[in-house]
Amino acid sequence: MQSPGQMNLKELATKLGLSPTTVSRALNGYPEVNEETRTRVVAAAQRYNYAPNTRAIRLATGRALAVGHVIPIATRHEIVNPVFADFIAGAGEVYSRQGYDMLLSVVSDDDEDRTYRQLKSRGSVDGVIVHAPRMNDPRIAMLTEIGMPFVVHGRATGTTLPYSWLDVNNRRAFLRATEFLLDLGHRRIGFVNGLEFMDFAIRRRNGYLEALATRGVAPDASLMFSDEMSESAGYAAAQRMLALTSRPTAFLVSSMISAMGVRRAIEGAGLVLGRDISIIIHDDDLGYMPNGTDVPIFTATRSSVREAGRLTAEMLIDLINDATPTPRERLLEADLIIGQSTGPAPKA
Amino acid sequence: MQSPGQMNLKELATKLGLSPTTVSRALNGYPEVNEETRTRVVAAAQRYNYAPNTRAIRLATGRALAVGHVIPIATRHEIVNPVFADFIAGAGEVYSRQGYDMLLSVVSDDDEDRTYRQLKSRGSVDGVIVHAPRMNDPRIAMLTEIGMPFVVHGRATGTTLPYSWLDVNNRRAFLRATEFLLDLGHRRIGFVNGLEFMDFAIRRRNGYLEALATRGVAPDASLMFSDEMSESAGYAAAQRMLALTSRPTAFLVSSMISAMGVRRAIEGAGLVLGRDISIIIHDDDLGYMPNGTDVPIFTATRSSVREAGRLTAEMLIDLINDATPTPRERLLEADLIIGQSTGPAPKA
DNA sequence: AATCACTTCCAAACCGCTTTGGATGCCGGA
DNA sequence: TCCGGCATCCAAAGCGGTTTGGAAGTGATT
Repeated sequence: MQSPGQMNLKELATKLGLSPTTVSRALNGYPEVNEETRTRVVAAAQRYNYAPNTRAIRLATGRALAVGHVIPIATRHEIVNPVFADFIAGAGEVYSRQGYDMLLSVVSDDDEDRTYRQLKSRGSVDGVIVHAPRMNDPRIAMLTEIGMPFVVHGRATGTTLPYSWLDVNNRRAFLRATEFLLDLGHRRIGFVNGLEFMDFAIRRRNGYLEALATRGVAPDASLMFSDEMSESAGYAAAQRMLALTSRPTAFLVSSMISAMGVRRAIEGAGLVLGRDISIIIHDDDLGYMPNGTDVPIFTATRSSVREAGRLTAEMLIDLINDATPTPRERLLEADLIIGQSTGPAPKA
Repeated sequence: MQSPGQMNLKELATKLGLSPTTVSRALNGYPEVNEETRTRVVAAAQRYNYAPNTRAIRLATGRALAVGHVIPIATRHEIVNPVFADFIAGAGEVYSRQGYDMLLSVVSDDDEDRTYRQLKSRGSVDGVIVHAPRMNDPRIAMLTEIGMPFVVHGRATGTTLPYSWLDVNNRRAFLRATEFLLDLGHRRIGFVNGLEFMDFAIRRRNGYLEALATRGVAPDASLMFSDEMSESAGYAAAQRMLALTSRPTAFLVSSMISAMGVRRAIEGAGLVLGRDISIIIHDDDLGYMPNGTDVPIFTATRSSVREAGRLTAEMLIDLINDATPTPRERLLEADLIIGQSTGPAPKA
């Protein structure tokens, strides 16, 4: 079964002339064992390279010592959310530090429900992190019902049930970003948003609209785009807006990746970034797409998704180890950093 | 322990008036059970919503029913390989189809060795996929020694031991790409490579050098850069080469992401892509960075890393289920697709 | 009628750990 | 001297499945 020669508890116990009970207790730090024998046991465990079989521990304790991440793949788009890797990296740090395993399920989104239920009924995990919440996300009610501990990365507008979440203040970030552009004199601000059934995208739009409203600038539907956060979608959106008779003087862009496409469109139109056209982006601080190394390239609202991964994971583990879990909530504020992509609106 | 009310084998057996043995066999398709009782059992399992506890299965069978992916995070750079998300997505499809769990360990690279050993001694996984192999990668010897089944995504030049791997023919891809540029009349071809302790980067350089050699073009060290595959690194490399008195007329770029930075440098220098300067890239076909939607933007050597994930995962599961595993090898060829980023070398 | 080969089911051991409920020995106090 | 309390340790019963080694029943063969 197990690799031959793998030392197990029983064998170690006989070698020591002790019972498995005592050895187990010695290694797990229980008080009812003599300090002297404990050191003897620990030394032997080291010497014989003993590692407890997790499969047995899990069965005996009834804990999975694992948390699940269910990554939905939109069946239509087949696209993996690019921020996901960094989030996972952050969360993973916490798990390995705390002795938890991370279980990843990549499923097409119509299999999501079944996946969560299986995770529960088969007892594979102690809790899950819910990614990419949408408006009125049904997963929250479902997970509460089946009694699976969970933390949402983001929030789900429209949900009345209490639940744990960690989110960036997207509304406020985009409110500030829009105000920043308005202060520079921009009035026609193109908005390249993510898919607007995603909760974060809704909040961002609200922030954008709120800023326009308080300054008395009428929103213009032809300046608002919503699509996948990919380079090509960013390009397409920007190109269409730049072709308008009264084109925008600034862009508000949902992500670094979309911004790559927006920049391509701008430069393709022979315009100069930061002079003819301003851009302000939301920067998830992805490792492979730093917003400049010394000085930031783009003016941006910034919030590290990797740090969010760390914090969310910690929250979940807290929740799992809490006997009477009360929902936890945490709202992070994004930094506003000034780069070279914004300047005063050119005179018409 | 388990969620109360969770139906288990024993309970289901009593409800059916059968022994656990028979119920287990009925559900697992063993022959020594009457077809009639089998349908009865299956129906009851369905009805009572029975799902076998994986923890128990794992302990009883001695199989983990899980495979591990150890993602090394370079302690210096703290960067997550951006292609990783797509690879995982591909592999994940296979795992869920085959009933395997995917265990992800994100570890700083000096903890990697310990992580693999623990995975083995604790029996958490049945096999692992080795990411980002380097030249003379020590993991291969180590994993063979501890008897952990594994498949490498990529290869490790310098390794003499036989081992299973799946790789893209990087040398050939970059050989062809370089020849393509040479055929267009380019002689000064800037090479923006990944980190050259990575195996794939070495092979790519070999392909590049080989093409130059066969055409009698002397390599120029000032045209060869090697760094992280990030937007900013691509920018930095291209900018330095463009500042040379005799600047390159074409770039060979390791990834889509680096190419974003290269393009920024080119456009920042007021040059026009495809006319003043050609680019040919390697395209991993990442979901969020399609190389154009209709027509390709960049001329590229293309190989889907997601598909590689699928194939590698299948290979590993084969290996795990094989009683007498012989190393499997598979070399994928990249497609050469022609986009708008390449043109004849401008007359000097 | 006895034997044999199937078919169909079950009891019990086992996987490797945790944990409950003592057992044992020793000491101090009444 | 006897007893209660404490410090140490152990036997055995789980956890929830799988799997081995029969046992009982059935029908066909001799």
